[in-house]
Amino acid sequence: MPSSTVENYLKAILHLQGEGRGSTTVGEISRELEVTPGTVTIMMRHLKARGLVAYEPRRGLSLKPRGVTEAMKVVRRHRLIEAFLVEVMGLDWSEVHEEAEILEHVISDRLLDRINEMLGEPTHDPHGDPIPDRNGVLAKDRAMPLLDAAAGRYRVVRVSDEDSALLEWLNEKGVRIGEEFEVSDPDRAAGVLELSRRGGKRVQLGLQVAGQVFVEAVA
Amino acid sequence: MPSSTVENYLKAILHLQGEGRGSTTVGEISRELEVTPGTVTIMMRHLKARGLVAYEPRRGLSLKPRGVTEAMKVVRRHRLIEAFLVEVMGLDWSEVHEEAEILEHVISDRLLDRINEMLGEPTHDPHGDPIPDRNGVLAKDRAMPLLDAAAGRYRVVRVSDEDSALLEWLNEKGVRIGEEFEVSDPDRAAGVLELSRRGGKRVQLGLQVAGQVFVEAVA
DNA sequence: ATCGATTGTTTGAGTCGTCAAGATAAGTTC
DNA sequence: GAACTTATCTTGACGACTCAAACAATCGAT
Ligand SMILES: [Mn+2]
Ligand SMILES: [Mn+2]
Ligand SMILES: [Mn+2]
Ligand SMILES: [Mn+2]
Repeated sequence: MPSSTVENYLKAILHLQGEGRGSTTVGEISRELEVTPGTVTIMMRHLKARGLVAYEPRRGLSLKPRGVTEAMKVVRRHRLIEAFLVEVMGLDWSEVHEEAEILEHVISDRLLDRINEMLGEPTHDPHGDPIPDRNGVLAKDRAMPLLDAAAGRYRVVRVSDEDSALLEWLNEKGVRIGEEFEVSDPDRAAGVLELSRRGGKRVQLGLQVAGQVFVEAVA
Repeated sequence: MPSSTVENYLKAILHLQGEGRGSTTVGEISRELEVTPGTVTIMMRHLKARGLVAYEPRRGLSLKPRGVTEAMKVVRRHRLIEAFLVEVMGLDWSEVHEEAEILEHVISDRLLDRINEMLGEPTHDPHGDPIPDRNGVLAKDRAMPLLDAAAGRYRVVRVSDEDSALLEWLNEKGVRIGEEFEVSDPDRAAGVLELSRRGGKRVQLGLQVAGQVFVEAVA
């Protein structure tokens, strides 16, 4: 029922409000979706009229329950599709995001179910993002950015999926979901941080990059 | 580059002109796509301006070479997708047309190639329709409608893919691509025609239905 | 040839999503 | 608080696609 445009707005709002304050602004959406603020204002009126967002002009906005539900459905489709493209179709984790960005709006429920079965009801997508279940419930992860990790042993659990060059590079360096590394204290001056594995291979990461890689401490 | 709407018009024109006279009319397109004739007229002006069709008001129209090329690409995508949905995803041949109707406009070339490889460069879709090769060249089949077949032995080579109830019924009766049957002379009065196979099971088809099933004589 | 039916074209309007540019409300700084 | 800056809102417009309804051409059969 919602158009792909509406689905994209809902997903963007979910993403933006999802970190901390529980609400977002016209400006943030405008930057995220690369449309002008005026366009967003109009869409917010529309989404409010449809009962999907709580929006008070100039005061910010957030998803109402129905909006969250709809957004979660799209996220579920997106992540299942990414998993499918990697596991079944053999595409690289660096090239599935764009494709999923489109397919998420057009796949039938029937086909989505098939994908889900075929993959054995996966809980995470290829970048380590959790896949909402049929009711839109999301397993929470307590991963932290590699950037904030004290020196120690960590496992990579999640990577930002939007920068495909980064994904290619990480893959090449062996930094993949599930891999474990010894992490050095960041060298703030050099703007660098080092990972090393048992074998001994070392990888230098810029702090910028380290902000996109999420890890969990290992016992 | 062409929008999905334009792709659908090109595909419809290819389909309509493809049978005999090599051209089609505004009215036929209007019925095929279920839009008003006025809408078609406007789109034809647009397609003419883009060099995709030859259109003289009131005199009919046909695809120009570039239009054929574009249309063939869409047909190729449609049929490869249908094959994929049946072979790999395990959907029934009666439920893939609608899905392909949408996916044909959004699948990336990358993913289409993967599908093609995965299926081993198939030449026919699940309904027996030939799949254009990368250059848009179509293997021609010389199948005839079952309706026009004299009594004798025939193999089913193609079935119209648009009526999903028909496809379900055919499947249930064992009338599948590649199956061979003994065909009776049509009983025009009763409006019925009979297929029987070695085993002995008989199937009665209405002449209407027999027009949708295409066969090839067996030696 | 003329009437009537059929087919195609024109025109005016609507929806959706978008932008540009001007107006206004809220900060921020002194 | 006055002045400046930034965020947001409003308005008018446009591109794609569509419909309804009025109009025009064509066909075909007397
Ligand atoms: Mn993604
Ligand atoms: Mn992902
Ligand atoms: Mn089909
Ligand atoms: Mn088919």
